[in-house]
Amino acid sequence: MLNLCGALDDGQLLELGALGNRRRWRKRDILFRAGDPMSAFFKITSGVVAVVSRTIDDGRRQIVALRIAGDCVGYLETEGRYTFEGYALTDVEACAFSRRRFDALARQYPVLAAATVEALASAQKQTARSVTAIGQLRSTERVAYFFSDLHALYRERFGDSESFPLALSRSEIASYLGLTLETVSRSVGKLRKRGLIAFAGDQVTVLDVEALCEFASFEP
Amino acid sequence: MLNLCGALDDGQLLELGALGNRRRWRKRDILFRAGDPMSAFFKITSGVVAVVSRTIDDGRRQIVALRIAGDCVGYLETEGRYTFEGYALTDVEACAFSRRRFDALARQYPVLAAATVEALASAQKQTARSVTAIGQLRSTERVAYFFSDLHALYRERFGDSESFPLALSRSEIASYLGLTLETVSRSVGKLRKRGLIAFAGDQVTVLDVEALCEFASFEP
DNA sequence: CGCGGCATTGACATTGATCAAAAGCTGTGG
DNA sequence: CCACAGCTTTTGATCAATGTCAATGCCGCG
Repeated sequence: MLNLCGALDDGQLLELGALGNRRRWRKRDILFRAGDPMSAFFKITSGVVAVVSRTIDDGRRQIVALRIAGDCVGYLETEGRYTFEGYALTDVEACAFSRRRFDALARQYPVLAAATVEALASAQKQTARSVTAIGQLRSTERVAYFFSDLHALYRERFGDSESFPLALSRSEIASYLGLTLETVSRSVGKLRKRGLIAFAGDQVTVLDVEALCEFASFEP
Repeated sequence: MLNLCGALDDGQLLELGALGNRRRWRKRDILFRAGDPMSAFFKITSGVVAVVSRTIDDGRRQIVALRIAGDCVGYLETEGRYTFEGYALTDVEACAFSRRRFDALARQYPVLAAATVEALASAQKQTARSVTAIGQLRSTERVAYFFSDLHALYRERFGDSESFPLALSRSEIASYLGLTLETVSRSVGKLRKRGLIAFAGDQVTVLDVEALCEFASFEP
C-alpha cells in the first residue's frame, strides 16, 4: 500500500537495500494474509499484486488497489497484523523489507519519512478516485475508468507505450469494480466495438485515451 | 485527509500551535476547493467536514470521507493544489496550518513525520473500507455500514455514548454511499423498524451495534 | 398561518445480477 | 496432429434491486 519509488532511490538506499530480501511468488499465490502478524512489507520488482479487502463475512471480496513494479504492498497494519491481503495476479518478484527496521531508519532519515508520506498520500488519492468511480459511475463507464486507470498507471511507470499486459481476468476486474464478470464482459465488448480499446493476446491497447476518459465521464 | 490527534499532541505542539490560525465556517460553506492553490490544511475543532471528490465531469459528486473534531482535512495536494473539496456539513471551527511550515517542522521532528504517516495510513484504511462497502454491499447493508461506521468514529473520539448528532441529510448520506436519497430513506426506515437505530431530533442512537454490523455483513 | 426545505411513500422504468448455455482457448495424452 | 477436458469468455433470457419521477407529508421559521 505504498510506492517508495521517488525519493527513496536516494543515497541511503544502500543501507536500506541491505535489508531487502528478494522473494518470488507464482500467479495466484498469496503474499500475505489479512490478520497475519506482519513483519515485512514488499517492494515489487515485477508482476502485479492485488490488495484485497475481506472485511465482509461471506465470500465477497473487493480488490482495493492494484500494485505493479516499483510499488510497495503490505505496509498497512492494524495492531501488528496485515490489514489487507496481497494476492499475486501474475508471477511476482519483490523485495521484503523489515517493517521494524524500516521505521527505525525512517526516524533517522527525514527524506525516507517524507517519501513514505508521499507514497501514502498518492495511494490515498488513488483509492479516493476508485470510491468515486464505483460510487457514481454506471457499469460501462466503470470499465472505461478501469482501462484508463491502468493505462495511466503503466504509462507513469514505463513510459509511453499505449499497450500493456492485462493481468486480470474478467472476474478479477469485476471484483475491482464492484460488478459481476458478465457485466464486465459485456462492457468490455462495447468499448471494443466503439474502437476505444483493442486486444492482442494478453496485451491491451488503449486506442483513444481522451475518448475513454470522456466516455467514463471521468477526468484523466 | 489526516488526523494528527495521536502523537501530535506532544511537546512540540506549542511551536506548531504558534502557526495554527483559528477560523470558522457556516454549514454549507466550502473550506477549500479542489484545484485551488493550497497553502494550509485544517485541524477541525468542532463540526463535521465532508471530503468530496469532483473527478466526474457532470454534476455527480462523491463524499470520499467524513471528518470530525480532532481530524485534519485538506492535506492532500496535487501539484500544489487541493485534490479534493472540503465542505462544511455543519458549522465548523478549525485551525489552519501552513503546509509549508508544517513540512519544515516535520523534517525536524521525526515524531511529527511519524504522526503524519500514521494519520494517512488510518485514512487509507478507512477509505479502503468504504470502497469495499460501496463495491460489495446492497443498499440496506450499505446504510447499516454507514451508521456503524459513524458510530465507531464518534465512539473512538468522544467515548462511549451510543448517540451522536446525524450531521448529514439523506441526500448527503446518499452521495457518501453511492445511492439515491430515496433508497437511503427507505433503507433507514427498514433499519429503524428492525430496532437497530432510533432517531430523536438530529440525534441518532445505535441500539444494537452487533446486529447492525451483522446486518451489514461487515466486520466491525 | 403559510411557505420552503427535507423526508417519506408510491408507481414505474432501467440497470445490472442471476441462471444457463454455447463458444473459444490451452494443454495433455493418445 | 487430433480429440478432449477444463478453463475463461461471450451471449442470451429472465428477474430483482435500485434509480427515476411524482405526489404527499412533516416541520421549522418568517
